[in-house]
Amino acid sequence: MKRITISDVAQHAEVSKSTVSQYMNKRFDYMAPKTKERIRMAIEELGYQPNIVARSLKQKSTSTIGVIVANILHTFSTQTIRAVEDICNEQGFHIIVCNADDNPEKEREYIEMLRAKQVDGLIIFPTGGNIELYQRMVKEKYPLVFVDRIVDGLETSSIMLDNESAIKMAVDHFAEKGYERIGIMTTSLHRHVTPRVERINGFRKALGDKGIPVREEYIKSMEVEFIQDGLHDMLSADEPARALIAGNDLALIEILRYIKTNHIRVPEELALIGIDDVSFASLFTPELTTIAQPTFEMGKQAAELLLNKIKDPDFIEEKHIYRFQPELMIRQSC
Amino acid sequence: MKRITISDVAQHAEVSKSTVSQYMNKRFDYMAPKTKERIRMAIEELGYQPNIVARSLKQKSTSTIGVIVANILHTFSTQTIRAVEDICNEQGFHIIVCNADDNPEKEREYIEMLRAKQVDGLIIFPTGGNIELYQRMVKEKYPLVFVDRIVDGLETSSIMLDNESAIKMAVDHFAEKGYERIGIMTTSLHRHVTPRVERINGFRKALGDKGIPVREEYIKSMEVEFIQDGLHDMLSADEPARALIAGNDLALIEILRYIKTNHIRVPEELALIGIDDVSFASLFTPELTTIAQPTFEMGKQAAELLLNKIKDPDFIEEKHIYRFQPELMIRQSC
DNA sequence: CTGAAAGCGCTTACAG
DNA sequence: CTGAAAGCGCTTACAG
Repeated sequence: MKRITISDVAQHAEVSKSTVSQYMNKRFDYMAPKTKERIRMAIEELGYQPNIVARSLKQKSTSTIGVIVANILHTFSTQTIRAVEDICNEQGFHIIVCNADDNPEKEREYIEMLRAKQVDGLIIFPTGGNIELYQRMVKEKYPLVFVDRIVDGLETSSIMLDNESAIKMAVDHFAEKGYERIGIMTTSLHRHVTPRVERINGFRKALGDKGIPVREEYIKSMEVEFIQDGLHDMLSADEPARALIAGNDLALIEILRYIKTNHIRVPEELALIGIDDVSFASLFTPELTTIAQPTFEMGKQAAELLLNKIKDPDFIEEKHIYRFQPELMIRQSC
Repeated sequence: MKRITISDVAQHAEVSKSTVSQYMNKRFDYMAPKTKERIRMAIEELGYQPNIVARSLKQKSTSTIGVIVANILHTFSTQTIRAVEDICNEQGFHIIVCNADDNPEKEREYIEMLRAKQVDGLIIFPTGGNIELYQRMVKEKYPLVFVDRIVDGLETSSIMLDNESAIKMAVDHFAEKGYERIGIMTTSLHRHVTPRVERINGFRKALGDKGIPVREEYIKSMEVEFIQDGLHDMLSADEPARALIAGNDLALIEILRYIKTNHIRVPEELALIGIDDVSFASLFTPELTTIAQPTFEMGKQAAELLLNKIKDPDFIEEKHIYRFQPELMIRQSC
């Protein structure tokens, strides 16, 4: 079967392609009612659907943006994407989501692929491993917004959680309940991923503010597969930690697994606060106290910023880093 | 900044556009080594990246497929998509994922949008609400694969769980443990969504096989927001159900919420088996017994089938319905 | 009010 | 071994 093109419609309606095109783009300013009607009928009879690929080629715009997340397994990523999608839908933009799987090589391929596909802009949760590429895009003024991670020395918008404040909330809450032996477990720090760095630095600072001495053996950051061992070290020592912050949802799952295998009672033996408000937080026994990121607002901001940059190439941002405040969801695990 | 095109490269290398195009497509059959080298250098110096939109227009193929899921909130959907993505990646295809949100209107818009974008084929987890549109695509021989749901009277591939067998596994396992007051709770049945229908019919059949009388008050299917009430009816009656099947992961979450608010002990007061092996099944207390769908195999089959149809327009399927066997993951909730 | 023509950036059959 | 030309399906500035 042959696809119907604008020429077919033009012939069928006995007008020119230009006129059909005007019709399709709702430029009715000068169109005679009967012309309009003839075109309407031709379109209906033939079942014409315009070819967006051809239009994009001519218009040099695809009304599509790319979203590349470092790791789609984080609930933060999926929730933020939902918000981006909502905003884009409202404005007639489509999104293509790619998962770099924490792999800079994959990230590079996706960036190149999406640009070859002529997406109008990119929202990237950067792996941090393609500095020169990021820099080139910034220099070219390619519409770009970063989420969740700051890339040192790059002057482009970054949508960030106020990580320091998030950690402070957790530490303060523990301190209020009388805990002093507070630990933090988060996933690996290679490539200096911003939130992990900020969360650990913020942790030291928050302890200091409360006059609680920092104990290095309570600060751990490791690849997911080593977390069980790390927890063993932290929690089976002579003076084990009594309160623990999960640096993100993946760390939290490992902690819950450890707690389960070792029959640790929460919060009696170990108080727990997780960053990222996971879906099952209130279903768990005990219900999990978490620090929620305002994922919807963050995704919305990312999308709006990017769309502004796309629509106005000279769009000037008043600032580069947008910080969002987290919220402490007090439940039962502390 | 101006994007570099094939003409720029041709000029810079002092050859024709045709020759650059041959080079880009690795048709080196007759190319003189020095021509090759000149083009290579020009591309490097200019930082040329071909415009895939232009290529797609000419080739009438975008190497992209669309995936429209009825509801992305189901773990089944996300897991299946991952498999589809893997297979497509291997074969140089990209995917665009859309969520119809169980809304046929949205589904229709997405189908039209993706076809306008000239995707080479579609994998649809159908809402069931666009029969004529599905039919038109089948008639046009548009490359299409359905997942999870069969649309009555449509002759196209459908990738399905063996739902009857899944329910039988659950019922048999309950029966072995001596349960007779077995119930099932699943999400709404409007539009006769296949798995829900098959699961409920299979449920009646499985009970019959075991000689257990069917009690209508133990069979419930309702919109998520009414499930709490439905559970109340089923579990606070004079003779409450003692064992319960969650028809899918969303129903399971509602059941867990009910169990929590009402302090029901599992499995002592209520045994539980969920269809869909949710991520937190083994983290829960008690660990949840589930029926796992082979999501990877199902997604793989869907992708391979679609790619075959795309590559060979005359591809004939020997059958239309592909059934996959579930697996019982025995843990502690029964 | 409508149409002819040029052009978006590629690919490809064909000529030489 | 390489190039000129046509064409994919649109849009748009311009002429009439």
